[in-house]
Amino acid sequence: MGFPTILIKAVKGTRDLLPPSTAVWNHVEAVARAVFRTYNYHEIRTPILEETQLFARGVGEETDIVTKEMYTFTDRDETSLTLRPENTASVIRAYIEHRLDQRSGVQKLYYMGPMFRRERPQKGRYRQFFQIGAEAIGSESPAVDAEVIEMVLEVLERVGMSGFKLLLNSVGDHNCRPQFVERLRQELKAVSSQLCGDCQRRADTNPLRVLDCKVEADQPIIDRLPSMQDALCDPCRTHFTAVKQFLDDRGIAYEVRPRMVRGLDYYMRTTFEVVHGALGAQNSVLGGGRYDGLAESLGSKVHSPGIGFSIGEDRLVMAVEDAHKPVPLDLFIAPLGEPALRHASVMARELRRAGLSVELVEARLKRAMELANKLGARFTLIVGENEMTAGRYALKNMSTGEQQELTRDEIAARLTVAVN
RNA sequence: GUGGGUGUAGCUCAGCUUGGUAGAGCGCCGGAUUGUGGUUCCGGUGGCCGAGGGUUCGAAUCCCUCCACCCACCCCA
Repeated sequence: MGFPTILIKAVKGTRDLLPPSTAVWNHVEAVARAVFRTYNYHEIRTPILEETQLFARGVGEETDIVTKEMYTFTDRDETSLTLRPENTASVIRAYIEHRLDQRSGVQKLYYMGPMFRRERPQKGRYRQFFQIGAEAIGSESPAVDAEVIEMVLEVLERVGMSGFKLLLNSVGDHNCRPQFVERLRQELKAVSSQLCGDCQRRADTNPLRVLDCKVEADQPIIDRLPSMQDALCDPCRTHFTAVKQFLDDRGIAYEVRPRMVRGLDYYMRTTFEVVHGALGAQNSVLGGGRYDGLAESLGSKVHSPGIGFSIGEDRLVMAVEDAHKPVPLDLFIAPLGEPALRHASVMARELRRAGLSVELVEARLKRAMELANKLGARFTLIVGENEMTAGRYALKNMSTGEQQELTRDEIAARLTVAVN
C-alpha cells in the first residue's frame, strides 16, 4: 500500500494487436491461404526456437541479422538457442530433416507467423514482426521463379493493395559473384575516400552494399562502378533472361535494379522486392529470391535448389488497413426482464448455430437500443412479455427503423436472407 | 549503436514564452416521465501534468538527470 506498482507494458518493439485491426490481419491471412491453395502450396509450421547454428550457417555469419540482431540465449543444457529472425532456414532444415526431397514433385510450402530481430523500432519495423512466406524447393527452373512472383503479387492485389512496384535483379551465383565482389572491392579502393562514411566502411565489409547507397552525392561515383548485370556468367544470364521472359508473358511489370542488394547471404541469381510509397522509410513490403546453395550449406547431401519470398505482414496491413470496413454485428437481442432473458438466451443459441453473430444484453429498452446502435447491429430483436405470450417478436431493422412482428422461424429465415 | 522529436483525462490535443497546484473536443455514464437507438440539449465521471531532483513563498510552466514512445540513419520484411 502506498507504493505505486510499476505498470508492466509490452516489451519494446512488440505490440498488442487489437480489434478492429485484428480483422484486417485475419483477412490478409485468409486471402494469402486462399491464393496459396490455388497454386498448390501447403502450410508448414516450424518451431519459433531453433539452434543458433541454423541461422549462423543459413543466413550468413557476417550478416547484420546474425551479428547483431538475433535474440540468442543459452539453454539450461548449454546449447545456444535463437528466436527465429526469418523462416527460410527453418523450412530448409525441416525439408532436409524429414527428407522431403523424397516426395514427388517440387515441394511448395507456405508459412505465416512471428519473427524476431532486435533492431531499433520505427515505423513499419518491430522487434517481433510477422511474415507470410512461401518456398518452392526442388527446381532450378526460371518458370518457378516467375510463378512464385506471380503468386505473391496475386496476394497483394487480392488484399486490395495498389500502387506497388516490383523490383528485380540477379545477384549471380557461386561462380560469378565472388569474382564480381573482388573486382568491385579493387575499384572501390581508388574512389572510396570520396564516398560517404557508411560507404567507406562498406567498401571493405560489404562492397555490394555500396551500390545500394542512397546518398545523393555518391551517385555519380557509384554510376561508374561495374554492374552485377554485366558480370553475370552465362548460366546466370540465361536464367535471368528466361525469368524476365516468363514475367513478360504474364504481363507482369517489373523494374530491373542492377544495384538492388539483399541482406541475406543465401540469395543467388533471382532476387526481388516489392516497394510501396505510403509506408515511410521502411517501404519494402516483401522480399525474396533464389537460394540454390542453402540446403547444402545446411548439410544436405542432395542438391535442393529453391526460391521463396516473405511478406512483411505488419507493413502489408498498414498499407491496406484504412480501406477496411468493420465487421458488423448481425443481431442484438434485447430481453426485458429475467424470464425474457432465459427465453432469449435459447433463441440466441439457435440463431448463432444458424451462423449469425448475436449479442445479448439485458437492460432497459432505451439503453439496449443505444447499445445495439453503438455496436453496429444490423437488426435488434425485442423479447418482452408481450412477445413471449404472443409467440411473435419485434424485429427492428436498425438502418431503416422499420419494425415487424415475426415468429421464431420467420426471424431466422428473414435474418439469414438479409445478412447475406 | 547514432541523431531528431514528443511525453498533460480512455483518445486527439490546448495551457508552458510572461510560474499562482488544469482545460477543450471526442469517448464513457446518467437525465429530457411509462417498452424503442442515431440528432439535439443538460448534467456527471475522469489527470500526483512520464519519473526523480533543483530554483522559488509557490512549478504542468524555469534548470538538471533519468525513463518511455515516435521518426530517421543503419539494416531489412
